[in-house]
Amino acid sequence: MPPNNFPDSIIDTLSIDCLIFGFKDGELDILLVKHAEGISKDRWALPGGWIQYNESIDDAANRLLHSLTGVSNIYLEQLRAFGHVDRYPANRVITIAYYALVNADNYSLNPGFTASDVQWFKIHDIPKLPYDHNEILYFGYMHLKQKVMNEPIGFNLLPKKFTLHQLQQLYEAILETSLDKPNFRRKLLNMNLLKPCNEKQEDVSHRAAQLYRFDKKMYDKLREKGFIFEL
Amino acid sequence: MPPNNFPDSIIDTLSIDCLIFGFKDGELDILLVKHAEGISKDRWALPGGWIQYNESIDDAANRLLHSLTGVSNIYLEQLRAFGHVDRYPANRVITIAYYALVNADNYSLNPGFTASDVQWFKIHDIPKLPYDHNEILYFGYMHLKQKVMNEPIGFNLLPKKFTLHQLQQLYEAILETSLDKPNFRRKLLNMNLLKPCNEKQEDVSHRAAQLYRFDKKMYDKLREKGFIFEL
DNA sequence: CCACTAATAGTCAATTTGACCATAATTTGT
DNA sequence: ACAAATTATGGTCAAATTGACTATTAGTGG
Repeated sequence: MPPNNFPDSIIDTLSIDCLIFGFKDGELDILLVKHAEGISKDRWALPGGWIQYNESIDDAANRLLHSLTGVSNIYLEQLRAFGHVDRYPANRVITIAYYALVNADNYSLNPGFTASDVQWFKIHDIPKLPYDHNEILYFGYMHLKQKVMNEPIGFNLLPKKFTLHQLQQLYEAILETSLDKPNFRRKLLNMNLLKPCNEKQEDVSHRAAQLYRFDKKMYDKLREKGFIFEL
Repeated sequence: MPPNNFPDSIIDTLSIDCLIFGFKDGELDILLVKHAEGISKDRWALPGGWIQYNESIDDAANRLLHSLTGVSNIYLEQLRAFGHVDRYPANRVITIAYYALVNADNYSLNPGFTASDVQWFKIHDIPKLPYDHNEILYFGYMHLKQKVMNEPIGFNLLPKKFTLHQLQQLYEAILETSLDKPNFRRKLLNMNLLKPCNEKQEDVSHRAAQLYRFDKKMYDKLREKGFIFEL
């Protein structure tokens, strides 16, 4: 497929790195893989790979994410490209970073071909990563903080059905603040983006909370009328 | 400098495209160049170029912008990478798009080596551009709309000293709405981000308005205390 | 049935917003 | 010199939103 003067993949020039966010036990997590080979063997790093000649960069990111988690249809967006000259030691590699929001309950992890291990790390307990991966992580986290304030994407980190308290804990974890419970409830419910399920929480040793789901159709409708999600 | 198995530049694989926003006569503008050679000869397109092997992608964007406008220290940020397989007809090219905000009064334009002409186009009067440049433009414009609501970057499109009315017109042009004048004044002034100059507007056939400048130091100080710019 | 925990409901003052109206300062035409 | 036009700037006021709380309710576990 590629013309004669091109390699089979755009290998060694352009890579993809994924920032995969999860949420568990009230804390924000990042998925890291332990490299089984190459320059950074035995070190934890962001999962990534090479872009093939005949796939778009979005496809490449989805392929990598799928091979790692076994799940498709995950919330995935490009963060941006990172291209310092010396970010990769062996040769010049520019990487395009993506970030994904997943509900960690939904699947089992799979180290894939080039990794020997996969593991969730708490966002505040990340080891020193190779290359500029810590910088990418920091940038992505700041981006998420910003984004979560202005778009209803946090739901992707929760199960389909969730309680208001879970949602609040999620925002508290991401934004690193504490929020007033009654005020948080009031604000979210007044947006009309949460549709109550006919179900309640189970197996809790106190009054069971109402379960809600994010009403995407309603969100689309409201947005057409000029509604802007906020906080 | 590059190892033997690499071309002098990452030419033909990775390009940079710049979305340069300007503001004039109450309208938002985009700078386009007319290609003097290559596949899209004689067509208007986003200014761009190739990334050299020994410069970072940010450096490459700055270099291109400088060669086009003759000015440095322009507000310039990466938008994102665009990488559909068939976005470029001859071969596989991934482009990293940047957007810049400039005060169009400050400099003269220079078509550079590969362009035969440079010109400002009103944002609502953009011709059909080659490749995916219209898509990049649309994405960048949406990004600017979003960004301008949450960060005080609009000032980069105005002269150092400006009136509140100019600022309002700028926001109206970007956001495509009309704003209430007294309310806009009240909101902006209450933020304490505008430092009044000891000067007034000149050569206008009505009461001259106070000139203000954006107080970046104050903004940094307020942001440390948790202030978030909005609208 | 009592203690505990968290859900849910409600209060209230302070602040911010949206929709206005009023006045002040200039310039231009007569 | 004065009126008309034009834009800047300064207010008002009710409605909506926010922040900081208090109160009540439902369910669990001893």
